[in-house]
Amino acid sequence: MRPPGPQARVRLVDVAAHAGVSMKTVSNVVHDNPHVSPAMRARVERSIDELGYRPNLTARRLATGRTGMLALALPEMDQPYYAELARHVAEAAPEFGYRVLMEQTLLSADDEHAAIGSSQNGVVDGILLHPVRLTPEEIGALPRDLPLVLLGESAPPAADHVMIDNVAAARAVIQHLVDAGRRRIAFLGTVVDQLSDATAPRLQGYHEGLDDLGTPQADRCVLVCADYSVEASEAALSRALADGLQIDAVMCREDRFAVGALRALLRAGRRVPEDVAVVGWDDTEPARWSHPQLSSVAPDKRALARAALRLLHERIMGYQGAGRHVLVPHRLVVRASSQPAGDGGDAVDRRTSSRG
Amino acid sequence: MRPPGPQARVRLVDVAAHAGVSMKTVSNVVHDNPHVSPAMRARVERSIDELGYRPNLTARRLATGRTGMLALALPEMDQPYYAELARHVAEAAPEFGYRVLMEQTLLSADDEHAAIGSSQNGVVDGILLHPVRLTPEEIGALPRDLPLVLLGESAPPAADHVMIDNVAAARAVIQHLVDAGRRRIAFLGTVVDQLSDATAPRLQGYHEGLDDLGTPQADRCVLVCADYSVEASEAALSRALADGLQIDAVMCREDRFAVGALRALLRAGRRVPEDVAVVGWDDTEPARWSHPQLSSVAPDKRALARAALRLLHERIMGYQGAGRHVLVPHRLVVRASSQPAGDGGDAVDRRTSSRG
DNA sequence: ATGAAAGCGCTAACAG
DNA sequence: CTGTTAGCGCTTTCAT
Repeated sequence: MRPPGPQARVRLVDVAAHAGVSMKTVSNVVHDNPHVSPAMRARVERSIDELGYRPNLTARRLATGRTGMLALALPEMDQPYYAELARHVAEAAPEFGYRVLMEQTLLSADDEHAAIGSSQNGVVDGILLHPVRLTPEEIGALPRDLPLVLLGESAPPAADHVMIDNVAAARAVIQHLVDAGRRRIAFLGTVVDQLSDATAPRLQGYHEGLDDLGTPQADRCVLVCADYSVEASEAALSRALADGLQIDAVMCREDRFAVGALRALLRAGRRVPEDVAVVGWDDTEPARWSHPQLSSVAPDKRALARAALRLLHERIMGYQGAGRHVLVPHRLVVRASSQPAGDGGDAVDRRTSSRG
Repeated sequence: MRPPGPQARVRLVDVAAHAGVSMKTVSNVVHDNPHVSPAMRARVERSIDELGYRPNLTARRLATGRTGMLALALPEMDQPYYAELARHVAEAAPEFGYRVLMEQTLLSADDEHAAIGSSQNGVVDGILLHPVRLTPEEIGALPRDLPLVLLGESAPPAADHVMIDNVAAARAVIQHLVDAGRRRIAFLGTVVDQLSDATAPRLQGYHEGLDDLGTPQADRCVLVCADYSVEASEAALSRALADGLQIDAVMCREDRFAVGALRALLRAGRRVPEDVAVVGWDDTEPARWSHPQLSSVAPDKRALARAALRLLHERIMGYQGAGRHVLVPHRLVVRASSQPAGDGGDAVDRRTSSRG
């Protein structure tokens, strides 16, 4: 079995011959260029229809040097946060005139490099990358004319970059919990084999928020997870509770960890939110599948996708200026898991805003 | 701002000049062809490195007629089932020599047509499509030389197609529930604005399973949801319970509906699994975030992805035979939500198998 | 307003 | 084993 020979596809020149005009005229019609008489246009369009002509995009690309595609390089497509981000990018990309090539990097430095490579051999016009292995130094060493926009927290100053204000969001979580009467708030969690990720600023916001309130170090607790799974999170909190940890709230690095926290608390016989409040991060849809439903920090993923696309489009169009760092809005969505005890009300949005 | 002029990129011919050899030799080196002396190879590779040459894939495509890409057209990237499928396809595609272009069709017939179109203008070599709006008739009317493989239930005999045996899986669910002592099992649910989807065979399996057991129609119940959301599912079951529906098990069309069922049962004061068992479908990861954790029909998504890629690759390589319909394995993963009352054991896999 | 022809960068058939 | 050359299908000056 071998690839079939080139299909006898209808080409531009065939349409031209059929319509009795030049290639240029057909091209003009295809591109809706002006300077084509209505009669001519009608004639050419009839030929196009009769012959079933479809322009060959590869040839067009070779001629124009643009592919109309961009790569979206994400660590794991099936993680709800990335899946939701992918949806928004896929939804908005056509508005900027692009198709989206998915590159899954699977937490591998090689795959992240490969994704960048595909942007360098003309497969795509630019790349949206959420790095977890590449360091800011490695990224900074990339050729500066490579159209690249970074998502996530790990970015050198020279590169374009979109994120939410993690520190502010973390502080808002603390404020919310304290307003709800919580006093001993744990952070769940940092991870042993730390990737370059968003934990640091969130933890920083946790401490800053507690600093403002004069909470002593003794009333703080940072729990470490073995990896980024629900199970690791559950294990970390379960162990701490078994060791006698006294808390009335858990602020989590991401929704998955919050789900683990719910499980650990359930097993330990603590009620949520009566005994312990839980807040997640990312506001992924499945986090609302839990019981009680999770409060969570909600990045405006739609805004994130559009901001990233805008920056990338500008780079592709030739913008060569300094790295731009855009903050998109976020909110804290309060649901049952962090209601004040006795308050069974519906979800309330606490806007904590910020725009960069 | 306008697109930058063509970058002064290093071309094959530049490498040839630099190395003092012909283009053909450079090409041979790039493609690891034999018939190149080691000395020659070394010299050319040095030039490639020094000049930083990267082959222009667009040009290669125009010359070879192959793009090395295929489209994965899925309704909604952020639905866990599709996100997980996308991950497996993205993971396996490189083994077949392809990159994956994501096409999100958003439950729109136009977008499904557009995805097929991109396969016809040379953007990709073939397409993996999960249709929900296109009818088997429309798909059957497509040119037969279009490399296309369908996912999901909606497929004309002429097209290649991969799925699990939904009827058998549904029967296995019934068998499991009956084995666990359940007698009044509801099906949740069909949907008002039915897409061409997998509900029909699952419902068929539900009835066949109950037929085998001699369960009278009076002890069956098919609940209708307003749409494919958790909320609609919860509403449908809540309403039925309020109307006095007596059941001890719910078999759900998909995990989302099962999550809605858990909520409805909780609100109605029924315990899961003690009073009512719940089984979902698709075994998506977030379904395990619920409490109790969901039992679910688990299609072998990895096998699904690979089978689909294999069929598509064969089509791209020129296979022109009749439509092939491949069944991939599935299992029923039993977790807490459908344990016999009093049995708190861990998850158990019931293999129900089948391979096509 | 329309036509002719020169590329875009690579591949592959054919010579040598 | 290596070099030459004619395309792949479209875009795009530059004449007309």
